[in-house]
Amino acid sequence: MTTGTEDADDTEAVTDDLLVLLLRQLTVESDRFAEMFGESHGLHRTDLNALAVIMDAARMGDPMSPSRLASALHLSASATTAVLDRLERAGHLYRDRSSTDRRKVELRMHDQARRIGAEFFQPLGQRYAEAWRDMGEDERRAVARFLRSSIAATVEVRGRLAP
Amino acid sequence: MTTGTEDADDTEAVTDDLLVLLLRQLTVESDRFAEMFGESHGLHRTDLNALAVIMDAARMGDPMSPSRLASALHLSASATTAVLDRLERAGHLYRDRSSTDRRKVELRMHDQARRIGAEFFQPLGQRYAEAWRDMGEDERRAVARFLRSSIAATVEVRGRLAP
DNA sequence: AGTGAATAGTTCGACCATCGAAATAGTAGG
DNA sequence: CCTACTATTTCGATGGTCGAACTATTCACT
Repeated sequence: MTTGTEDADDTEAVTDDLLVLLLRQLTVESDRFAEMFGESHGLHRTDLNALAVIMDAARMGDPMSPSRLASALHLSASATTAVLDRLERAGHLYRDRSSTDRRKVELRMHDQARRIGAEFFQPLGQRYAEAWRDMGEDERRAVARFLRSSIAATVEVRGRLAP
Repeated sequence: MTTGTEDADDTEAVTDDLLVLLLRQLTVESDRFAEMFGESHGLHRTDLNALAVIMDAARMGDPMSPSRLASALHLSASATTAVLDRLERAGHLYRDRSSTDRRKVELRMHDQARRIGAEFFQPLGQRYAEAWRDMGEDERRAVARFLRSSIAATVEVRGRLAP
């Protein structure tokens, strides 16, 4: 695939347009990667996202509830129930009624799902580490600054979209 | 939102883990941005992706065909027909049978869709330009190198998944 | 205590995006 | 021209998602 904007010539100026293009390519590729990974494990995009959110929450100590998951995934309550049904039926997690508020359900993962998560991230993480191995400390700082400002910009423009 | 890994302190070491985290946050945010944008225009994710692919092809001079669009979107032929039906019914594009091979259909965009595309990218692009304004030339090169190697890494790991 | 309002989650019926298979139309080779 | 092939569409079925109605639980107020 040719972009018409290449020539990775190190002496060429790096325009904003080029950065936008690269950013878009990266999101497209990582999107496609997630899609293929899910496909090979019988998981839909939504299920993968749900697992990621639940795993992140678990890592921080407080277990997810269906309603928080719903708003994190921009999904209706009923759709969230369906997602959790699928994941529970597949043995990736189980529901646990909260002991303090028995309306609430706490979502806990099975080790199996944790293993899938590791299987997902490890190869990519290792390959990333390899790709970034020869970056100097100042370069890494520049990249981190770039990523942070881009995230903030995206969040801000999205915020303007909401009523 | 707190990640547990921050302190944007410029003297802190930028680990691979931090870069992975930032990368994931960025893809999540841009994903969400696209979702909200599409929602506000009555377009599904697939429709937005299709418009982007068709617009890119048009910019390079050769109009998309349904089958090439299908493989670009990882979609079946029939699903692609449905997408195009939606987009045509909404007035974003029209079908044009090729004059040289009358089996083929060429997809052309209406100005309306081009305007939507501009409306999509301009605010984000401007905000990005603003966010990156104070980056030096060497920093930009580092970032471009980082993005390119990350894209390549993603493509490669995905490739291993395929067989 | 006890009634009413609010919150958490699930079930139900409908919709629509996607799929695979078959149908239609056109092209190319022998 | 007849067969094989390509490009696209149509059709029936599957399944993810939604909104509305329902159950269970908690909170506020008297």
